[in-house]
This record gives sequence, C-alpha cells and structure tokens, in this order.
Amino acid sequence: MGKVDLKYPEGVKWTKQRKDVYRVLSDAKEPLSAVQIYNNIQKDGNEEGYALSTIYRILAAFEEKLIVAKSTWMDNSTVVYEKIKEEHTHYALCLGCRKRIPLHACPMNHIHLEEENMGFTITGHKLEIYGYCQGCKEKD
Amino acid sequence: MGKVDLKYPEGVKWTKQRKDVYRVLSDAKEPLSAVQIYNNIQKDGNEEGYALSTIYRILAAFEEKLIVAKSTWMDNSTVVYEKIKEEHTHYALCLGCRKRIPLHACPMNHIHLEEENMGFTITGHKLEIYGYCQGCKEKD
DNA sequence: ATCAGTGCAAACGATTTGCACCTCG
DNA sequence: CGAGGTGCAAATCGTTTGCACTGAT
Repeated sequence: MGKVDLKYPEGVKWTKQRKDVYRVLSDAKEPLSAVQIYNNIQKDGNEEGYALSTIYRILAAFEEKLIVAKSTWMDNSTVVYEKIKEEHTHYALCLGCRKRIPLHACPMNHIHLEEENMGFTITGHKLEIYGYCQGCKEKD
Repeated sequence: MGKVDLKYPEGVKWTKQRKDVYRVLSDAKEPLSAVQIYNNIQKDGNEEGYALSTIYRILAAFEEKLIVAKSTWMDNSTVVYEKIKEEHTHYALCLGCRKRIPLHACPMNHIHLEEENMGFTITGHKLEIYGYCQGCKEKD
C-alpha cells in the first residue's frame, strides 16, 4: 500500500530511509510520533527498520524543507509530525475514552484578529476541542 | 503580591508547598511549566524552594481536582499548567521572534460541530495561531 | 569522489518513582 | 495519631548528539 506512485519533493537526498518515512507519513490518517513511524516501518516491511535517531533526523530535515509540520497533542507532550497539505483536520478529544474524533470543518475560516493585532500575518493555526463523546456520556 | 487574600479550594490538604504553587498559578499571566513555577517560588520568597518532584506531584493533584489544566505550547513539548477559570486566552505565536501575543477574543464562540458529531459535548478547547508579527515582517 | 545521511551508543532534559521521614487535620 | 505529603536520589522516557562509516548524486 502506497509503496509505489509516490512523487518525492525535490531538493532532498532520497535514501531508502527517507522514502519509507515519507511513505508512512503520506499514508497516515493522523499525525504520528517518531516512534510510531519507526514501528510502522518495521511492521510494514521485511526490512529490519532504521535507527530511531535517523527517523528523528529525517523528520527534522523534512520540517526544514516544509514537507512536514511538527506539533503536539493537547493532552500529552509527545511530538507528532504530519505531512503538510492543503487541507487540514482538527480533532475533538474525548476525555472519557481518549478517542480522537476528526472534524471536517475549520473554524479559522471565520476568524479575524482585532485591530491591535492587525500587524500580525497568520500563516497557520492549531485547534483542538475536548469534551465527552456520546458513548462516554451514557456510561456516566 | 498575592500572598494573602487567596481562597483555597476545598478537598485539598493545604501544605505550604501547595499554597505557594497555588499562589504562583493564581498570579500567573500565562501558563507555566513546572520548572517556571519552581523558579518563581524561589525568586519570590526567602524560602529555599521545594523539590521539583514535589511541584510535579502537586500539579498532578491539582489537575485531578480540576484546579489546573495541563497543556503544551504548539512549538515545543514542555508541559504547562494554568489555573482553570472562566475566561481564557489564546495566543498568536510569531515564528520569527517567538513572541507570544495574547488575543482578546475566542473564535470558539462561533463554532458548532457538524451533525455527525452532534453527540459530542464540548467542555473545552485549545487554539493557537501562528505567523509573523509586524516587526519580523519588516526585518525580512 | 565527496559530502550528506546513517547507525550506534552515550548524553540530555523533562518528568516519574521508591523510600524514609515529616506534617496537616 | 495516621493518612497523605515531601525531599532526595535514582530511574525512565522521548529526543539529541558525537563519531566513524556508508551511500546518493
């Protein structure tokens, strides 16, 4: 799955390690930590996987090249990475079951800063909503 | 400053350590890390400060009691804590000078989830905006 | 060939934990 | 007095770094 047909961005030395990290991020349905990427690569292939430090270095390089964006989940401190693309997703985190529900709309479309901050140019944003999902409400 | 006149929430054993952490969080103008709280306590008082592990344990206890909320800044992975109160502030982070500009409006006032997520009850949210401030734009 | 990329192991910073002692209620 | 809180030092977890080696261009 996704092993072929991937266009690699230019300006990067495409070692097999980097291709694998890029593929995992391309297939990912949500932001992944370095360790998750590391595990996915080993699970996926017959290959024995790469050093974790290599994954971190690749991610740093990708971030530099604006191929991936680095961020963290609201509820813990592990850093996650996701491939930068036009669309983006926000999540609602259920405080009960810790499930993350993807939202399909972005409230930032309706945002404007007040006068005092007019000088600020917005290039991105991060939003997470939290609360309780149907199931967890009923359990309570 | 703020040494007196603080009402302590009930259901907590109010040792002097806990009072100091509570006071620092009450005076704080933005979320603080455990280390910042630790430093503030030593700076503030003549007291020699408490073990960092104690600060962490107090913060965990406060979180449990819903006295503080735990979160992280978008751009790094250190965990920060802030006293839970009605009002809240969002920040715009300048990617140039790394300054954080507090916003005085909350876009969540205009948010509603789509039908498919109607079952979800929102209890809170976190939003950060990033981009470039006036000064950094000019420098560029 | 050359210089960037990689693996490994050691270093690091933030956070957590075990244990003996102390203190609030 | 007793349950729970605290200090200290050691342990753990995620992430970073130094160094010698390997591989993409």
